[in-house]
This record gives sequence, C-alpha cells and structure tokens, in this order.
Amino acid sequence: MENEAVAEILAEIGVLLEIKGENPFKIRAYVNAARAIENVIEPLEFIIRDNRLGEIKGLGSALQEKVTTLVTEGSLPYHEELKASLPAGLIDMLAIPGMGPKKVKAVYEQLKLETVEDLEAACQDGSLEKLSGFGAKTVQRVLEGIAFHRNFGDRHRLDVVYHLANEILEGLGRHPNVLRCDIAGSLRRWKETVGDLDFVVASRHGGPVLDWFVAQPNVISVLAKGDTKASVNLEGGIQADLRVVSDAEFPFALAYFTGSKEHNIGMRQRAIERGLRLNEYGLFRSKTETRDPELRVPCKTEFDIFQALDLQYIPPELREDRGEFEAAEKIALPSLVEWTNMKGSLHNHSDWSDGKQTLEEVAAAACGLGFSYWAITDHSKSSFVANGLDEKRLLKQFVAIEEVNQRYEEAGTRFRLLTGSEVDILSGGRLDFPDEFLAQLEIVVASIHQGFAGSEEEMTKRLIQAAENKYVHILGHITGRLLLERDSYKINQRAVIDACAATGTWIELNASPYRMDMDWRLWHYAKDKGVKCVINTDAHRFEHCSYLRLGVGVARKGWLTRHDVVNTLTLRQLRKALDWKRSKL
DNA sequence: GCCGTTTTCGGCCCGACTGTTTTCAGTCG
Repeated sequence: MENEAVAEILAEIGVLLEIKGENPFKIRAYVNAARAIENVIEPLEFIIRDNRLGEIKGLGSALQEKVTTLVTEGSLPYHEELKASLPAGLIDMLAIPGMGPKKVKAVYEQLKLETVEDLEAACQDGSLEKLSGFGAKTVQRVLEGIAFHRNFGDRHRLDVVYHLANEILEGLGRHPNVLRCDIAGSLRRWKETVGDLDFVVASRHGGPVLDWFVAQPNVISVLAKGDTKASVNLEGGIQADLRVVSDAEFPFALAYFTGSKEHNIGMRQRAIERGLRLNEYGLFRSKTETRDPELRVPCKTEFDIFQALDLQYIPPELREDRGEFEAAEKIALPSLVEWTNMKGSLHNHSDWSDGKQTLEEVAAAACGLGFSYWAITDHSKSSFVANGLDEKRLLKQFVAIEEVNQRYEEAGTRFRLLTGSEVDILSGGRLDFPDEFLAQLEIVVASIHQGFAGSEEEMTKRLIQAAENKYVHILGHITGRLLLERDSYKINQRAVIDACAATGTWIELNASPYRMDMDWRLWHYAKDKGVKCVINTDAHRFEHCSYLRLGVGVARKGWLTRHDVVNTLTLRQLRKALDWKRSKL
C-alpha cells in the first residue's frame, strides 16, 4: 500500500474516533501520524524493510505496528472494526457546518440518526430541536448547511476563486478604514483546491470594514458577524471570512490565518521553546500573556516573526509542516520558481484538434503575454472525440506552423511556435505514432486518455513504457485526475517517477486548474531523484494561458526552483535540452 | 497514542463566535 493511502486510513481512524468521543489527544496522535506519513518522501515499504519506521516523528510503538500491518497486509483489522461499528453516513454528517463530533454523536446515540437524510428529516419533524444542546437556530443552520452542501461541494478550483478573491482584496484595499490587507488561508498557500477565502485587514475602525464586507453584492448569506470577524457565503457556494486586527497585530494575524494548522502548531511550539507565546495578535515575551502590546516582540512583517523564531522566511506555499522548519533552520529553503521565470508552455492545443483558436491566434496570444515559445501539441489520431491528428494532418500542421514562425521572424520577433503532439499512450502501452514519426516532432508529450480501468500494475507499466521511449520528452498529466470530479486511475506514481529519472524523461505539472497533475506532494520525491518538471497550460483556448500562473503557484508548493522547471529555459537552451534524451538513449 | 535539557507521568496550540446556557460547551479555523 502506498504512503498516501496509509495516511488516508490513519486520518479516517481519527475521524471515527472523534465521533466515538475518544480522548482528543489520541485522536490527534492519529491525525499527526497521518500527516507525518504524508510527508515521508520515501516509500514506506522500504522504510519498514530497513526497520526505520521509528525514525518518523509521531509514530510510537502502537502506530508503527498498525502502519506495518497496513503496508504489508493492505488493510488493518482495527480500522475495519471501527468502520463496522459506526454507520458510514456519520462521516458525511460531520461535513455539515455546525455539526461537530459531539453533535453527531448526540444525534446518533439519542435519535438513532445514521445519515444526512435522517438528520434532515429530524430537523423537519421537530425531533432535533427537542434534543438537549440543540435549538431552533441550530436546526435552521443545519438545514441550510445540508442544502448548501447538496448544491455546492465544499472545495473549489483555483480558477474559480483566484479572481473572486483578488476582486474582494482590491475592494478592501480601497476602503478608507483599511491600512493593510491580504489574502490568507489555503489560497495564499496555493493549495490545488480551496475550501474558503480568508482575508485579513489592519484597521483602527473595523466596524465599517466588516459592514462593507457583509454588504458585498455577491454575498448570499451572513454566517457570523462580530466586532472583529465576519463570515459570509458568496454566490457559487464559496465561504469567505474576514478578520480585522490592529496594524501592529497584522503580520501575526496574517501568518496565523495563512496556516496551515500544522505549520502554526510548529510555530507556536518554537515560540514556547524560546519562552515566548505566539497567537494571532503577536509574539509575546511571556508564557501567559495573550494580548498586552507592551510585551509584544515588535514585528512589522512576517519576515520579522520568522527571524524572531530563528528561522529563514518561509514562503506561504511551503507552510505545510512538510520539512520547512528543518530547512529554514539551516537557511536551506529553496529559492522558489517565479511566475516571471516562465518562457512558454510545452503542451497546448489549437483548433486543429479540440482547441478553440487558430495557430495564428494562439501565437498572437502567447507572444502578446511575453512568452518566447509555445508548443502546439494537438491530440493524436486515437483521440477521435478530440479530433486527433493522424500523420498526414500533422505533417500539414508543420507547414502551417512554419508559416506562422516565418511571419514572426520577418517581423524581427523572437517568438516561435514549436511542433509537437500530445500522443496517446494506448492500452497496451504502445504509442499512437511510430518512433520514426515521433522523431520528426520537436516536442512529444505522452498521455493516457483511454483505458482508465486497468490495474495499478498495467497503468504504471503503460506510463513507464512511454517514458522508456527515447522520443518522448514529457509524460502528461500522469494520474488523469480531474479535481473535485474524477479520481486518478490506479497508478504507482513513485515507480513512474523512478522510470523518468532513469530515462531522463520530464514530468508535466499540468496547470489546468481541473488537474494540477502531478500532485505537488510528489514533486519533492521527483526532485530528489533528479526528475525535471514542465509546467504546462494544456490550453484549449487563449484564456487558458493564464493557467501558467496558477501552475507556478502549485509548483512553488512542490518546493521547485527555476532550475527544476524546464520551461524557464530560453528557446536556445530548451532546444538543447530537448535533444539530450534522443542523443543519449 | 506520543513524547521527554521538567524523561516513564502528565502534559499535549489557542482564541472568536454562537447558541443555549444562567456560566459555558461546542464548533471552527
């Protein structure tokens, strides 16, 4: 069993224990263990083989035993028994705002409610309201929560929230009572999907700012509004929270609400070790004081907070408690890739297959955005639904691309379109074009678009076989996942990464907000193995050019630097890099 | 269930808001 699956099961045990009303610290031990395993770069299988499981912080003897069982047996009796002892619907109930573990436990034990549907019925027939600890308002809130959940998922793609959040931020910035403001939360950390939007504002008079916030035209309901914070639901089912603090408190509040929760715990612990106390209002020279400005260590920005805790500045993207503290102590954090480092995208479509724009339009858009090159990698012939190109049409496209490039050259512009294909990896692992033909393409991206139902072994083998082809430069969206819609097909990602390392094949970070594939959590492993990343838009229309910016955010989250990302190279350097694998294998 | 320069027990991050309370538990982030 792979690391991610083990982590998922431990986290689920934590949830189940929560509903059971177990000791909260025992629950945290499971959640912590899940986190710790998520952060382990090496496959657990090898760690167990070498008897090194005890080196993972957070795994004591009991959890080491359980993890070993999971990895070697593929399941854990303790987990199975726990699952069998509680209706599965209770976990769904926990997702409803206002329904925490205590309330879920209460409705299960006292009203025998087992599903969200049961809960809804109990709201309507009045039985929930009679339960001690519940009242009319709670019932109302639960009903709204159920409806909300039914209409919208609880997470949102980056393209949906990115502009919305920045519009609100601009509005806050213009408000006369706002001194400073910023986006916090998982959006600032560039998670691939975002649960809610968080804003932090510095102000001397927060009241009018909160009034402005809850009165925005796209606010559909106000969930809470006090003196310093407000929560609203926005159109589209997105929750947004605003927190108002003083200017002196601002950097602390920003750091606190940026999270992650696990990172914050690490920060607090560092403060405690130094005889200090850290919260959203400051870093205090006292073990008990929580708000006294006299005792606050003066910090104008987040930089100062990290410095006060003997750490290099940790960029928001890395604040996941995945090794950033150890690196920041040694001043060894990577200098993360910047959006402005990007020179182009190596996986894009045109109206020759299922894209919307002509070659000329694609070139104009990409060149207009300041890129140096843009590869046209339309689908290959087996993707008939996507109007894939056969050899004959692709040869025609070469000529058309050459014509466009001619015009740019005559105009004295350096911009170039590159020829290529997103060639299908067929069910047996064979590619959709023969090698002799692939050799004529400047860029070959190999991706799976069909036969998703294969076993993990088969799917992994298909990708490895593609990586072993000397003409394939890049493996495209290796898991095939569609965020919030479709899970990955079964695949051993580490084995694929190993094969790419052995063959000099690059792995795509598909920057479509529907994909963000390969996942940021695996880039550290890939980077350690020396595998390069290509951040590609997979653009099908010119608005998608902007995906590159979202992809860079996620790449930063994967600890990647400019040197880890191929398409930061100049066109000349890129051409050299493209020849490397073909000349070597 | 984990952990230890306060090490085998007794801690484990912390504050705002809400609702149902007559002083605080539960939830959330």
